Amino acid sequence: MRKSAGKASGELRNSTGLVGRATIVDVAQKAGVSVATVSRVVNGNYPVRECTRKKVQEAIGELRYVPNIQARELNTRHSSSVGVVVPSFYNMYFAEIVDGIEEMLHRNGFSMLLTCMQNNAVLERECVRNLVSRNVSGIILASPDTENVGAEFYDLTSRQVPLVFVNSPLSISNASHVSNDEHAGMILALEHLYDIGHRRILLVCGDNGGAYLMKKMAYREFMDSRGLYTEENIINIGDGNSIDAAERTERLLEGRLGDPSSATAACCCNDVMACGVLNAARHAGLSVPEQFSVTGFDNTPLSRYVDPEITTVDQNMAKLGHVAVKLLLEKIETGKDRNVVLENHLVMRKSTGFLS
Amino acid sequence: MRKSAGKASGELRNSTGLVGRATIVDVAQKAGVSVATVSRVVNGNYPVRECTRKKVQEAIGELRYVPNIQARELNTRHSSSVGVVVPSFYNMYFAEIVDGIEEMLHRNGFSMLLTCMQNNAVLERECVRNLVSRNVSGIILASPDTENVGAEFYDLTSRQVPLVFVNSPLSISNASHVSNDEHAGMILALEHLYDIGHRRILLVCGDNGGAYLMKKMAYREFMDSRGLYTEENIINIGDGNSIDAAERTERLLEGRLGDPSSATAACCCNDVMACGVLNAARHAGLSVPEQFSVTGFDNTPLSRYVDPEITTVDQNMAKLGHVAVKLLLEKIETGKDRNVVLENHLVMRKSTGFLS
DNA sequence: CTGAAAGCGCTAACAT
DNA sequence: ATGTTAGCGCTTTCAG
Repeated sequence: MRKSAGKASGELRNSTGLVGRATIVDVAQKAGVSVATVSRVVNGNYPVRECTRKKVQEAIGELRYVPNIQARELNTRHSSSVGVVVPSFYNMYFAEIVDGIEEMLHRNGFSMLLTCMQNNAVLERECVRNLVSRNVSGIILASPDTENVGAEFYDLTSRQVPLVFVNSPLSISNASHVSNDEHAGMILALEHLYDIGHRRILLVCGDNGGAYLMKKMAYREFMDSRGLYTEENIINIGDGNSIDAAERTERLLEGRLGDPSSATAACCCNDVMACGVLNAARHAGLSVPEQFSVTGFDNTPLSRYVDPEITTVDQNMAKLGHVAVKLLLEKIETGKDRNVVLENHLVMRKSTGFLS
Repeated sequence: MRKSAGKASGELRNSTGLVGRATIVDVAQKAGVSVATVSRVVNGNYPVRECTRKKVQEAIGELRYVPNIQARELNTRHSSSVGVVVPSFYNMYFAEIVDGIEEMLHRNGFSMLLTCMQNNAVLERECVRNLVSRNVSGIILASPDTENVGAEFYDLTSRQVPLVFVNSPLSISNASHVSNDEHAGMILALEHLYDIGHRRILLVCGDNGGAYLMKKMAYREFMDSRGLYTEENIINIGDGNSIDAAERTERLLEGRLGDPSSATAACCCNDVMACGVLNAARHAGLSVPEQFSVTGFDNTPLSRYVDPEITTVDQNMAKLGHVAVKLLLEKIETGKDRNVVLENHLVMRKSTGFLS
């Protein structure tokens, strides 16, 4: 006698009050056909006579049968889930990338296993191993830890499972990469400020992650070539993604704003910092953009919420997510990897203007 | 001959350049033991002689063996992944809940399958079915669609898989629930405004979701009992979670601010709206909080980024996520469901003050 | 302490 | 068009 006899009529399982899930065997029995036939109507990949199909579908309905994807994938050695690893959901920047990834995955019939490494290199490795263990067909990593990227960890992992890096500071062999050209984006912002007359321009940046380095380089390059570079115009606010980044920015700018010899503009490495600058300017009695200009970076919603709306560099996070998925699917199918660099655009808003 | 002979030395698979993952059989062969023994050292659940263990562990290391959790769980009929369904990641509110959920799941050895229903009831049902199909051991749903909650869908689903609802407008039989007492939170904000002298208080709300209804009721109740209620003081800005909610708020408040007979404060249903009010006030030449007070709701980072920082009602999203997971684990283990209502707290900041 | 073998739910030959 | 059956990789009795 089968263990699941009478299941449809409400047999309970394991004392948790749940009805045991019907299996393909239950459906086959109820419909009076073989499991193979049930499989065929579920997957629609082989011909089945109309009246048989009907019987099976009825049984499926009555039993509320849902195929067990784990079993299917164990059998076919396919996997329709992919792993995604992000440093934090706390930052809108990553939230939007994840949004883009999920949308594209869903559109392609994949599910997303999402883990958060909390800016912790050890945890990051654990996350990746766990995902491999769960048999994902690939992994997307957003802003991975420099330490891991530098070590052999990802070089080894990339031989086991398709990997796509989003905004990785370094390039990994045998993996695909997508990133924004943050160097060019920075130049865009600086050129804009320069064009509208600013010469003494602060750089507000953080100290974690490879992106800040790249932006700092762009700044130095741009300013140097115009004989405008001074190291003291670089303001490092520490962790640029934490909740109090805006406040720290504001505090660090106190006393640097307003007197005639000081800067007339600030170029920020993200929108939160730009917010902090906005607040500092207001407290210093400077009106933006008439007396002081500010640019942000990322084009998160925040840049539109505040007043004045912030001129910022759009990183198009949704697209970043979409491309990451596309590259992953490519790699899963063909094994080939590819590097894509997305262009940044300057989004002109109200926080920048000619000096009056 | 086994298909995987020589795998460790670099045999390639399926033309994608990946090394085939070693299985338990490979490890057993390499170590010269049975698969049962390998299983035992991997799981550490049965005694194994020290020297055997060592041999096995060496083989595991050399082969970079990672156990296949799908196979394990198929066998044990357990599952260490849970599904999470949210309306959108775009809203910091949900991002923080997800953050809390993921952290707690991780701490308990679970993985998170995250899907986004994009404010679409049909998609929501599809997501849930997909998760069941993937054999999750439970599902957490944040702010589910009222339509589905009202219909029999979740009543049926709750018999198949443990369900926990976060901020559900309705209660589902056989499922756990956790939510904030948004009614009480609203009263907190209103009392604060009232206490510091405000009588003509606007309510700024949206029109989607059950939470707005509850807040509207609280507002009506509070104002009515003091003879202060007028319907025209309720401002509905439409979709309160979309990217332009702040702008729409600002536009709708134009002309309603500044003249002596108009309101002196606005009580908003989320922080984004409060932001919009802040901007409207500034453009109307009103200084906050000296001439006009504003309260937000949620206590998202946004409320701290802007100037003045917004007095708001803390919804403690991280805790909401933690409790959701706790309730789910409880339900998985015992089958019992429970309803938890979290208290809200007023976070006093700079956007509210006595009328001067 | 270790091995052999059954079977989780499913798919895909291979028969019929 | 449909049924039979051999596994996918793993855990877990049951024997030794």
